[in-house]
Amino acid sequence: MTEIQDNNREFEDLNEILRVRRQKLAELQSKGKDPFTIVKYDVTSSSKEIKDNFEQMEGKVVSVAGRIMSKRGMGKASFCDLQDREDRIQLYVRIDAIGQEKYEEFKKFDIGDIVGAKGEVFRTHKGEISVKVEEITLLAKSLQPLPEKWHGLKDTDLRYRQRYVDLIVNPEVKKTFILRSRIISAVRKYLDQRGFLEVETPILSPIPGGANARPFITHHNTLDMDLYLRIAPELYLKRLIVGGLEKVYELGRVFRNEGMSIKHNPEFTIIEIYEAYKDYRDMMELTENLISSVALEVLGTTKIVYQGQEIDLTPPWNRMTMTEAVKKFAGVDFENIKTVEEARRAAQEKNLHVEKNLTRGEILSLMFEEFVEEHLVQPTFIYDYPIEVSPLAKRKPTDPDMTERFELFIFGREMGNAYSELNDPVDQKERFLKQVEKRAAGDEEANMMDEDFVNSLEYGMPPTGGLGIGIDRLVMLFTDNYSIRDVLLFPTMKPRD
RNA sequence: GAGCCAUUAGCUCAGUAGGCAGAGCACUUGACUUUUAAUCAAGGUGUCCCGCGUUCGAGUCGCGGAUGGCUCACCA
Repeated sequence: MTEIQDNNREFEDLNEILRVRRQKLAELQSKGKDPFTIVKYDVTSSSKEIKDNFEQMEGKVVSVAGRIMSKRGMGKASFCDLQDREDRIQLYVRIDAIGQEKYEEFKKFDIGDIVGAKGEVFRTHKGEISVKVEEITLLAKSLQPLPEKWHGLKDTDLRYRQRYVDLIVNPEVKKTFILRSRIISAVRKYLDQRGFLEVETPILSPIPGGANARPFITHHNTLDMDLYLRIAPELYLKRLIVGGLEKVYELGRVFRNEGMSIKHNPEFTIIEIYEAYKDYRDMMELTENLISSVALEVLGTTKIVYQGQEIDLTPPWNRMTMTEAVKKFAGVDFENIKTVEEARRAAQEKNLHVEKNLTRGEILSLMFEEFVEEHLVQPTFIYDYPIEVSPLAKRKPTDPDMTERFELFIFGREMGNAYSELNDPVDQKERFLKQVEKRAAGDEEANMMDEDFVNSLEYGMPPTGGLGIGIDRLVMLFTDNYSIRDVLLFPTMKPRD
């Protein structure tokens, strides 16, 4: 029995497409031409370089490599489209240029195969910049057929689970992730150029802090102890400010064990930035300068279009206190509301359900979320937050019930959060104790006491401005993607059976 | 966590009233030395998401489940 027949038996329960490709591979292997034994290929040019510099490249011999995306055979000559990192280029393969034996081999190449090709750059009669192939080498056999060339891969389930296929066939997806990488790189560059130090703090931590969220719990075997995946790097970064690093940032993953939605993934990327001797107003300037500079660098403009709506990121951005915003959009003036009872009555008049134990500040915050957020389409800083919802922010010197905190809203979404950091260890300890009470009362998202963090503040932390920005949401904005899953290479998915 | 919708060939999708499972792309064979959604001729695609039920008969109707999408809740 020949090897081919043997393989026929081995592959007989596969469908035709899979069977044929495996047979082609087996045939190559039996002839000592196994593509998978090739370890490298010398690439001299990318398709984009060739197209961008055609005037200089015309007539030159280049080597390109990539994936065959389509084939148009015409007997003794063929065209195929080769896709590499950023673009595609057409290959023109003629029997008289590569020889009959090689041409027979080439005819068996499939869409999806990885090949290397060498030849002269030229333009066809129809004007297509192409490579006139002198040598073509199969570098990897594709055993799976690619999705259809015209419609691509649309099934969101498959796109997220098999992102590699999505990236191959949907150019706009590839573009999004290239842009994501450039955005992150531009953010780093902006901060590095201004003397910030990028640091890394623990993801595995005994006490999750710096945000209100339910954490993931994991277990360390040797220490025989449960650890939490961080929900924010904040408390570690402020310890570094105490330690004298003065200007630090961390760009990394945080984990929150909460619901998933079009805007929420259990793990997401955040940047937190801390600068000693600055306050929240300085952080507003840093925020608008950082985001507009990154936009200018990666998109070439500060006027972007998101979901059909123009958004102008040119600084300075709108600034409004929370009280002003609630007055403007809800028509409720908290300047004249001094007690919880008044606040509750105002909420009732707006048909807003308020739970019994809420304070005046929490009702203000609730009204803001309910009636204001959605209106903040253009970049807007909302500042001066009630102390009850800001356990890590410094009180306003003029109003001890309010804190020097702001959040940034764009397209009705919270994009960033910042404050003049609370550096009074006694106040901080009291606020932790309040959070601990809330926790004891069943609020799983309330902070835990972090004694060591309080201890660090007791050594003295300079007045400090701190800022956090959701990187995924920024990428969504810049790439005009509506779902967070479209800016995450591998969004969290339930496994299939 | 709740509601609504979707799941049919490798991919994108049709499938009428419950009566033999369809198209395009891809694939196979043949023709074709500047095509480009190449063209022309011929050919085969299958766990109709899974299970149970109703029925002479289920892709289609009912119940349960899986996965995904959207909306709401929680949050960034």
